[in-house]
Amino acid sequence: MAKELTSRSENYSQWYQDLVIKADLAENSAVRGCMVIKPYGYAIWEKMQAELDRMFKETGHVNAYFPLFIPKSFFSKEASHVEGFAKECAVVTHYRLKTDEVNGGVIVDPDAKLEEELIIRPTSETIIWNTYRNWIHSYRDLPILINQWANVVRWEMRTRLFLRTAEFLWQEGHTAHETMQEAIEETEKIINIYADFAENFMAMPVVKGLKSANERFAGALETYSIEALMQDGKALQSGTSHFLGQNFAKAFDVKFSSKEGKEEYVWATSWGVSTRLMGALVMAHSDDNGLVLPPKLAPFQVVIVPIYKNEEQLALISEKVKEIMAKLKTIGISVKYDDNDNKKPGWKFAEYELKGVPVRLAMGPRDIENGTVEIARRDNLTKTVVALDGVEDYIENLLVEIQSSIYDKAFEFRKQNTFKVDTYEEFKEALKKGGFLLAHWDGTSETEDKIKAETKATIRCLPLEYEEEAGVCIYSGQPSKRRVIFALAY
RNA sequence: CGGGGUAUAGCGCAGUCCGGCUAGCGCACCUGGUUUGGGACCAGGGGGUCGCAGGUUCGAAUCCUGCUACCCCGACCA
Repeated sequence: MAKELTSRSENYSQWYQDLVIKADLAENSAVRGCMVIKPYGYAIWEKMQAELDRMFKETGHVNAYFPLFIPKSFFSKEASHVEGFAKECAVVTHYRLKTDEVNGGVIVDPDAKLEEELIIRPTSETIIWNTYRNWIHSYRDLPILINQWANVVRWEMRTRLFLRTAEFLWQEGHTAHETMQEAIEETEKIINIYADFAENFMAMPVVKGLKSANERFAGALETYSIEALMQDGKALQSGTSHFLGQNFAKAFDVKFSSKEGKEEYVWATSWGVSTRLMGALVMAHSDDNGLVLPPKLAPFQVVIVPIYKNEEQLALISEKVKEIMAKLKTIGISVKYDDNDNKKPGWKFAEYELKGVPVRLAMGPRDIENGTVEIARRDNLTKTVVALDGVEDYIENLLVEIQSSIYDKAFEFRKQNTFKVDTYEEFKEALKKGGFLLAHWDGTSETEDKIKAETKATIRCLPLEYEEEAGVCIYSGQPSKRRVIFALAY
């Protein structure tokens, strides 16, 4: 980690990127704006994937895979969708290279120009709805509840590891329904799954809400999102679920015969979370010693470091360690034994703190003599010496305790950084400190645009849970029935 | 695309203003030894077209011209 940068410092973004690189999660690739996810980082992503995949399947979804390339013409079919994505598409124009006889090297073969350019998917609505047209004819074909795990490309101007990369990994769900009601229920079901995952696995409190018209997904009638607060006071949109109405069905002519024998357009939803969640996880919990991973997502939950002066001591320790490891494994706790002789214990302690391993055991000659082991927890950096007897139960409880304690800390942070503001002056003042600002808004895009232009703050969402409260818009003074969340956002 | 900055060993940097022996430091790496309860120490060693191209000069990392790449701050976005 950079020496002078801390988790709350001015240049938080620099600190964050340093941390991601030093903790061995990812690095910038040779391709502008893309990243290499390293094995340790990928292991966290795999954990996230596994849990989300399970949650989707438990709610009746199935996985499938659609093409990476989308014919350009597909994009022009849904007007607002094109507008939303046109500015950031990578386009394939040729299919062949040839050697450059003049200057050496290779050049694009001008004779290999494609008839129709292919867009590298920035999202898959278009190609999927083009496919659904052939799959759906009757109400008996519905619903279709499909998810795909894939990579997408959005040519962003400015990138940040995990938070905004030109290529990223995600899952995107695309469902088709008979009725509007059913589609809306699906949209809400998914946002609840996302919130559940964020809070119970990532230990990151989120606010579920509706996006304002300005912030809505290109082509959606309604966008639900989960919003989390990062340690520098900025908001991070961490997952979205869209009610698409009949927009894509109409654009791609997807109709079905209803029970009544009438021809009707299909109702749609789409939803996704991405490797951005990795960024959220890092930013939500890390401290100046490095990552703090919630036990449920840590690639390994426990690391054991032996401390020894000679081979005999190491042999004694290793024997005890093997017993502990066996016990931990039978109760489903993942554990790594680091008996690498090339690094000293102090180095290992620092290294695993940087990597956010929730629990660290240290065992040395003293412990062998006393029948004990030293247990250090990553979240609050405390150390305790406990008896070997029953240590697996102790650790099992400790992991549960750490998981909830990390959540509580993040929740408390959000609570301390959520403010009600009633005037525009208060609003601007509060914005300097960051956090979620609860304010009245007149509901118009004009007001939202002006506030954004003047302060850079945007409406993060209209929380699903709120109290009715008469008030006046902080900007226009027009009446308002409820508060919405404003914040500076990533 | 605007504003600012950087480019010298795998990584982080000094040297550039004011040109001068064989381009230096820390970390990492290799060898040997001593170490091991919070990022060990000693000794020795390897590794460089100084971003690229051209120019000035007896002599260029250093001065001049052009180019390229990357980073930060904005605009845009999950």
